[in-house]
Amino acid sequence: MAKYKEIADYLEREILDGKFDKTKKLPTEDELIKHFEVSRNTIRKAINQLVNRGYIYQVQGSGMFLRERSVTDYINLGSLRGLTKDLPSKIIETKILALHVLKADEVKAKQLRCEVGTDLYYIKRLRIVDKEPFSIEVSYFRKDIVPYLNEDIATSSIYTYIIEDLKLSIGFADKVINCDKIDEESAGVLHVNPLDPALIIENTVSLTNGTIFEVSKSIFHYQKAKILNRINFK
Amino acid sequence: MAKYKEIADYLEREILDGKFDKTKKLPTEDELIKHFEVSRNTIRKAINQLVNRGYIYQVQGSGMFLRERSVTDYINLGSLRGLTKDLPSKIIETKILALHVLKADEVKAKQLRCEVGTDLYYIKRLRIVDKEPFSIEVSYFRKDIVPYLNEDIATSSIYTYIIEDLKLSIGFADKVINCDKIDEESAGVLHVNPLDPALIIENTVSLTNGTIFEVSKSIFHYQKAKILNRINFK
DNA sequence: AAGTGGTCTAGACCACCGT
DNA sequence: CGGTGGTCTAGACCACTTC
Repeated sequence: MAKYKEIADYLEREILDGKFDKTKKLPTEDELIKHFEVSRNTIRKAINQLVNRGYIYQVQGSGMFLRERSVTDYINLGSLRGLTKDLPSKIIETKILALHVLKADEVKAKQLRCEVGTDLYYIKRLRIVDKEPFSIEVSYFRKDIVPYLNEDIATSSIYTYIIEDLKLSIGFADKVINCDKIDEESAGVLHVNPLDPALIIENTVSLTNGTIFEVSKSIFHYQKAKILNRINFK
Repeated sequence: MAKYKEIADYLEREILDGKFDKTKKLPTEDELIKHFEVSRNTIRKAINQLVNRGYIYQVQGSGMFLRERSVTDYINLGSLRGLTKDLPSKIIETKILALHVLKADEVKAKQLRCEVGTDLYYIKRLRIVDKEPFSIEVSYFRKDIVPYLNEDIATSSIYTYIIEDLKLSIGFADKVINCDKIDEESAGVLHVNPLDPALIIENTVSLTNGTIFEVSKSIFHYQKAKILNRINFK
């Protein structure tokens, strides 16, 4: 891994461990340069990661400060980490409702920018948080890119498998968020009343080379799910 | 303005004007370096802005490519641009439902990290898109930071005023998204039925020095509003 | 092998904050 | 004024894609 990423991950760990909580201030760039023995650019790239991840903000002439930590448990839009890391204080369970291979119809082919008839993994999962139904996730993966999936993988973390075992590198994603009245079937699964609200995220994920390999749709329990997005301007 | 930002804005304009639509590919770094007569780092910083704004992606060894343009009109989470720029094909109108100064109570003081009793501008606005009610926005601004506001400013763009006239620089924001059954009053204003869903964004905005100067809550028409978030991993 | 983006270094000068 | 972050340059070498 690149130096700047290692430094960023190291500092992220320290931030999460509360190392800078007393002062709410990070060491200066010069101090970090000396500590890690790298050039200023490398330190600044590492810091940039932390800024983009929403941990800190920089004030010219003054220093680098911790952003307020969000106390409640939120779904983090900008990470690949998954529910387990987003909701660390909760018990997360996953139940596979369906997992099989099917052929892309016209709609899916268009969404995935692939040919009609391409093999896709179809996966439907129920996510359970603290023993209560939390969300329903329906995903389609291109089988030519993700050649094998099973219940074990889908129960733990598909993304960990894709990144660490298949060595694929994920580049970017489009997320569309909206809300609507829930459909009857989902209402039953999530234990809400028909026509209650549902928070919906539609997700299109690409590899670094631009190939779309997954589209998914998640339906969240409207009282249990909150999404947090931390934004930087500059 | 910094060189890299000027270059980024210039290239953004070219992208939006469709200059690279045929090839879906940007010039190489070397070409940009020669064209703008700057160092490689400066070009790379400019390009990084475009990546973060969701316009392009980079492929090592290959080049820089346009991301698919989203056809439909979405609210862009990661920008300060406001509805007018997010929904360029629509007619946007704003109706001021309330605008006055009040004192921060305990709840607002805590949200804004200020003293109880601090003067705040309270603004309630109805946003109308293509002649139909779209969202209700309730905002609180710290009056010691935004000392003056009126109906004209609140009708056009508060952020343009804050940035260009007050010369304040906005640093970062926390956005919490959820959905819920709409309250009765808002249902009437947005022309939906009571207990219909509502998409809600709560927003906490800070200056570059970390001071929170605004908190707001927007309630969107559940059938009309879709939020788009473009994410990069790396 | 040539082309193109990714990482890293070393050094200079500027802009802003706080004392 | 000293400390700290922001911008910019010039150059080197690496990693991946494409042919």
